[in-house]
Amino acid sequence: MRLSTKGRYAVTAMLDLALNGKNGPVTLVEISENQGISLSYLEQLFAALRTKELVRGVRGPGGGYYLGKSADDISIANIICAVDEWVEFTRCGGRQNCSGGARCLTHTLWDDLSTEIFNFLADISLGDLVRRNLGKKDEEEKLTVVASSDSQAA
Amino acid sequence: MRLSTKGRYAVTAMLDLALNGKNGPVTLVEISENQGISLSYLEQLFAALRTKELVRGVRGPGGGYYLGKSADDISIANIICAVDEWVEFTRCGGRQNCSGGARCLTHTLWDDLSTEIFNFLADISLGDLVRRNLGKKDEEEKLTVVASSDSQAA
DNA sequence: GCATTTCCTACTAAATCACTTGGTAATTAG
DNA sequence: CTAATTACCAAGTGATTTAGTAGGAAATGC
Repeated sequence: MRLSTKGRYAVTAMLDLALNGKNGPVTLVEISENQGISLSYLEQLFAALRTKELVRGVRGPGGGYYLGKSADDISIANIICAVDEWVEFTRCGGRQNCSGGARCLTHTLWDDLSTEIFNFLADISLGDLVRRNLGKKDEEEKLTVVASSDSQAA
Repeated sequence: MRLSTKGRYAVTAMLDLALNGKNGPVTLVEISENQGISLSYLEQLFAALRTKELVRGVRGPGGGYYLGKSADDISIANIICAVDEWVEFTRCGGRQNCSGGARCLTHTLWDDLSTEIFNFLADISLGDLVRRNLGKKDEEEKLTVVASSDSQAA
């Protein structure tokens, strides 16, 4: 599992999309302004997200991006893997007994931990995150309302 | 939270240390050979681990590294943070209401998730990993025996 | 004294990050 | 039809990170 800033940008952008995409597509320009990420970098990220069918693009005026599937069917692991490209760490190629025994033992331990981290992130969906926030809607809600009217005005 | 290959090297090396350091210190040369990591890179990683007191070095012949504290008191998050240096993602500096409202809402969501990932890794200790493996000691155990006698010979 | 080992600094090729530039293709509004 | 808007695509770029080299100095055991 790899969790870099690139993955964070992707998760953040997808969260923005999930939050603001309820009525109509969201443009990358909006996400760019909302999240402070450069437009072209977003394009690169969304190119990767699109090939994994996590988002769906609509061209032309009034276009933008939709989520490719339900927010409940998109896990954090899905997003990170889409942009960050899973790298195999253990050089022995998984389960084979490589050079020394201790090496492979450590690798097995790491591999187990790595799987656990992945499963943890695979278990959290975009929908979970959004709902988790809606649960504690107090001062946060006001921000959302201000934000949507604000972004329309700008 | 940041989980790069650098952090993986560190965790792997610390695992090696926990596994092989039960009787006497382990040299970086041994870890280097076991895990296929360059000696100087290990030195850099262990310099960071040492300042966080996760390892303790002993110079001279017969020297090497001990764990800085009990394997149960060293979490995976400890190790990763030591070498990878926690980077704050949200530019708004945490909880302030930055430029737009939607931005900070997304940031809050990400921040919560990030904390959750951290807690997950903070909850797994080196000792846990080692014991977890000792539980299923079948063909793995044979490898350990071969390895320790092997590394002594080399 | 000598070999071993940690400890320390500086340097480097390669990769990655985040972004810029400069487009093309599809779609809508007028 | 034209112009504006938006996704889509490719090449390049400075800054940073990665993983490693090189060349030591300081401590310690034999």
